[in-house]
Amino acid sequence: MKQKVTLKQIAKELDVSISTVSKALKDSVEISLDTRQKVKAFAKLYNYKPNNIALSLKNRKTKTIGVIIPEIVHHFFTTVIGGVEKVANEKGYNVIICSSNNSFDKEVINLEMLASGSADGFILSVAKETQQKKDYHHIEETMSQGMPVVLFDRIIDELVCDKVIIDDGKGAQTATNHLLSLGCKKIAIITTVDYISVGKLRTNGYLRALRAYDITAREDYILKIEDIDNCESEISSFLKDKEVDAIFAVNELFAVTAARVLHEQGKKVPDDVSIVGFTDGILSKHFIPSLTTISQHGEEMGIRAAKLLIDKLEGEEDVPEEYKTVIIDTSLIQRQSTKK
Amino acid sequence: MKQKVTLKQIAKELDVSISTVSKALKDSVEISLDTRQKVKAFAKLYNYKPNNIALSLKNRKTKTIGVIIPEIVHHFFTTVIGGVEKVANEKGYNVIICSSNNSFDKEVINLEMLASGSADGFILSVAKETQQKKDYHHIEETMSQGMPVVLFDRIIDELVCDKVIIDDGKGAQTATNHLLSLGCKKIAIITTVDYISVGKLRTNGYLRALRAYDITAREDYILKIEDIDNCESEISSFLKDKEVDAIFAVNELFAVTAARVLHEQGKKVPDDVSIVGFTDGILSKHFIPSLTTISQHGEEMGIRAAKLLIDKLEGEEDVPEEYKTVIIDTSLIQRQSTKK
DNA sequence: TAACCTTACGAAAACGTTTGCGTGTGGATA
DNA sequence: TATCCACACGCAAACGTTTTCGTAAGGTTA
Repeated sequence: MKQKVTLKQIAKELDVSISTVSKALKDSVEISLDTRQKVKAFAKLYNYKPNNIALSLKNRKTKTIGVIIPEIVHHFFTTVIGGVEKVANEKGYNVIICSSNNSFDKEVINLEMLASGSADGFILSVAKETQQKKDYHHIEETMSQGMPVVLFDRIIDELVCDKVIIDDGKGAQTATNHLLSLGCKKIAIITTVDYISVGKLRTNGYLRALRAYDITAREDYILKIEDIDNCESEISSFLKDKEVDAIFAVNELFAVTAARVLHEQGKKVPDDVSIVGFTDGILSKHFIPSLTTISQHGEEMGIRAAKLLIDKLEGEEDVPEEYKTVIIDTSLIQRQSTKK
Repeated sequence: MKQKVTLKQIAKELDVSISTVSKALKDSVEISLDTRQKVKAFAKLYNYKPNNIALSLKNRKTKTIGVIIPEIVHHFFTTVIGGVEKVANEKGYNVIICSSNNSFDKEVINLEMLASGSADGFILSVAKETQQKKDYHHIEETMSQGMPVVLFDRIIDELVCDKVIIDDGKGAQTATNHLLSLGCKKIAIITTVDYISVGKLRTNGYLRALRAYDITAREDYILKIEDIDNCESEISSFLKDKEVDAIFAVNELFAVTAARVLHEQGKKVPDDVSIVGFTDGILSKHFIPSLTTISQHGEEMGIRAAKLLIDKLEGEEDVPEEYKTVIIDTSLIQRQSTKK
């Protein structure tokens, strides 16, 4: 178990100074060709790799991007990460990922840990708990220390920074309009409680779409779910004996659960009830019937977020701060869960 | 945009030495109570946080675990990460995740990057390409530099290190046995090409189970898929006009795709054909009918892997090396895709 | 031969910590 | 008054780099 070899060791072995070794490896003209070759051969033999930690300390930058997401077991977020990695790798950045598990405390810990030396900037989607508590001091602090932050998807309006979002309201409107255009009249929505920003926005989009069609929204057609993991029973009793002809679900899980409940209640999708979901994940694609849904283009979000961040990281220091909010277009993916 | 505050700055402001500040913050008795309080108050005010990079350099350990997985958009792997994070957090370690995207080159790059300063040890499941190329020099090198590696799921037999696996063969046998015990006689298998270690092992388990039942395996009941992303057409023509009464699929995607194909071919699951999958992911749970499957207990794998790694990291230096292979039990989760 | 220029290398500082040890100050003791 | 001991603090090294600057040796020029 030989330890990693350092410049110092090479220098000692070759009986030259550390600086000579460093320069030789960088092909500096200061060093004679002879010495250069000798050093390089030796370094190769012993498989010398510069120590990143030392470099980071010296350069005061790490060339890595920290990504913090609410849950790692979530298809949408992983596609975003895919996008981030794509551009990060192109630009020579590494990506490290941490999950907050939707816990405020873990979000704070992870951010502080990464902020204290491991990453130059952050791409983050805040935890559910953080949105609920409305406590953003950790993010503000990170920014005030000069580390750029790009928020995506679950963003925070009050925070002044770059953001990448979709137009949740518009997406929801598109979804609802699609149902309306199919002739559906009794359209229910299964959504989250209001403190989840994207849930609320999508609910509003649904309401707007109905209004534009001169349909009065009905309270009993709106289900707001708090405990996502146990949504089945709630959805089941919500749908029980309800004469709806369409459902708009603000996420994939609600959509498939609704489909399953309907199936159990003996109703057919899309013949009796049409369903439109949100987020184009594996479930929507593989379900039978496959689900019509609103795609958020997660990868594109990741790409844009990474670009914004790297621009900030590599931008001039003294340029007046300017923050952008990029809005990614959603699109309706028509599949089998809505009738033609 | 005030910069991060360092010991040096605090020292300067308070007109004491750096060491005094450092000691004061650690409540050293060497420092007078008065000074300690003053320093701490100041540090708090300016929100001092020790620089991890500097600490890592000094201590020559980072207290972080590197996890490298083939794909991040994969439910099984994310559950493993969940397990790793659980024990890592308990023990004061951080977890950073990189994905190799099933690319050998990216695996090498990520490993080298993390190995050169960012992590103390690794938990890794190798890329498809790596299994194909049989080139493990990067992993061997990492280990020879004194950094422990724990392999999981897609492991490499030739490598001498800790491993956490399931008994893929046994799991497959259990799956097949279950079908046999239901009275199925014509059991097809949809599996991967042989160079994917787990695919091969599962195929072998299937064959063993048949043999134990004195059923001769039929070549035309075995489908080996190379291009996972386009499996639908292959599965479709494989199943076309085939009189099977059961299918064992070595992963979730194959299982649902088979179900979808059968559905299109007018066959009912489980009435006409029973299906057993492998990996208990979202798809299996939410599909209609929900899928009987072999659970790999990803979280448990992560937990065990993290424990093995941390044991090595915190163990005595001069203890003779000893490597364990932990085999996690799989279990059959009975759902609706196999008839009673 | 004195002055100068190249060439080839080394010393040292810096990044931010921690920590063993040295030391000045003041009070208590003999 | 000389000695000793706590006490409270500072110095400096170390971790592994990079890079600026200084400098010795040798050769060239006048």
